Amino acid sequence: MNNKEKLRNAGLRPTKQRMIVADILLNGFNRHFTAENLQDEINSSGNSMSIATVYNCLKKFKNCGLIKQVETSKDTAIFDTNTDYHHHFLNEETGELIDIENEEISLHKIPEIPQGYLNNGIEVIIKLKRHN
Amino acid sequence: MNNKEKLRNAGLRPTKQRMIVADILLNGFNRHFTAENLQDEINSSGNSMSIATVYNCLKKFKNCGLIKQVETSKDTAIFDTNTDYHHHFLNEETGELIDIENEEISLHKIPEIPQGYLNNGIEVIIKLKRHN
DNA sequence: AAGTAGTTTAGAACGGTTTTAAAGTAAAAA
DNA sequence: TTTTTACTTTAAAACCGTTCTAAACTACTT
Repeated sequence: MNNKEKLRNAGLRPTKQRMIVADILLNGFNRHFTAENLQDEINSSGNSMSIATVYNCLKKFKNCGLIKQVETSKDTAIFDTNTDYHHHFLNEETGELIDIENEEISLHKIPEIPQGYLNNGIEVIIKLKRHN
Repeated sequence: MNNKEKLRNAGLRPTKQRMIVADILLNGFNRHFTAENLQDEINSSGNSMSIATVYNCLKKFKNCGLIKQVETSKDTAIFDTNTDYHHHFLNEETGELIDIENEEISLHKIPEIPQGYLNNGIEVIIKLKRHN
C-alpha cells in the first residue's frame, strides 16, 4: 500500500505536507524522533514546513495510529514509528530510546485492573545508566 | 526520624521553606503531585512560597531520593512520594496515576542490557481506558 | 559577632507546543 | 468545469511549565 492510500485509509486527506511527512516516516524503517528532528529532516530534504503544521500532522498521525508517542518524562515529546506493541530501554542521561520487541519481555503476573477501566496497553521502560 | 533529621541526613539544610515542604510530603502518606499542586497546598496551609523555590526544592528532594519523578508523557512533571520500587496505572485521559506495588507485577523475562550499560530500574505503566 | 556559603525571591527569560485568523487547497456539489 | 464547502497550512502571537538572574536573605562556621 502506498502512502497516499495509507493516509486515506486512516481518514486523512493526503495533502502535500502530509505526504512529505509520510514519505519520511512511513518507509518501513522505524525510528524515534521529536517534532524538531522531523522538521530538520523535512528541511534537509529540500522541502519546508511550518512548525505548526509539523505538530498538527504529528497529532493527526498519532490519533490515527500511524505513529505512537512514547511515555517519557523528557520535556520534549518523543514519537515512534513503531506502532507495534513493544517496550523501551531509556538512557536517562541522553534521553536516547532503544526498542525492545514484545517477545523479549514477559510479564508473568499483572495486577487486577481497577473497576470501570480496561487495560489499554502496557509499557515497560528499562532505565539505563552508563557502566563505568 | 523527624523531618529536620531527614533533611540533614539527605545533605540538605533544613530551611524554613524545605521544612514546610517536608511537612507536607514526608508524612507517611504517599501521593502523586505536580509543582503547582504542591504550591496550592502550601498556600492553603497558610504559608506561601515562590514557584521558583517550589521547583528548587523538588529538584533537591528528587536528587536526594526523598521523592521520585514519574515517567509519563504528560506536559507537567509528576512527582511521587513513594520512593520504593513500584509501578503505575495511568489513566491517559485524566493523567491520574495509581500505584502498583512491586509484588503485584512479575517480570518473567527481560532482554539483555546493551553493552556498556547497567539496568537502572524498570518502570511498568499499565495504561487505562474508561470502560463503557 | 562577623564572615561565607548556600537559599529564597520576583520577575524575566526560555523552549516546546498550541492558538489565531487569514490565505490556500482538496474534495464535493452543482 | 465552476462553485461551494470543509479542511489545511501558515506566520506570528500566545501560552504555560520550568529555569535563570541577580539581589536580598538566612543558616551555619569561625
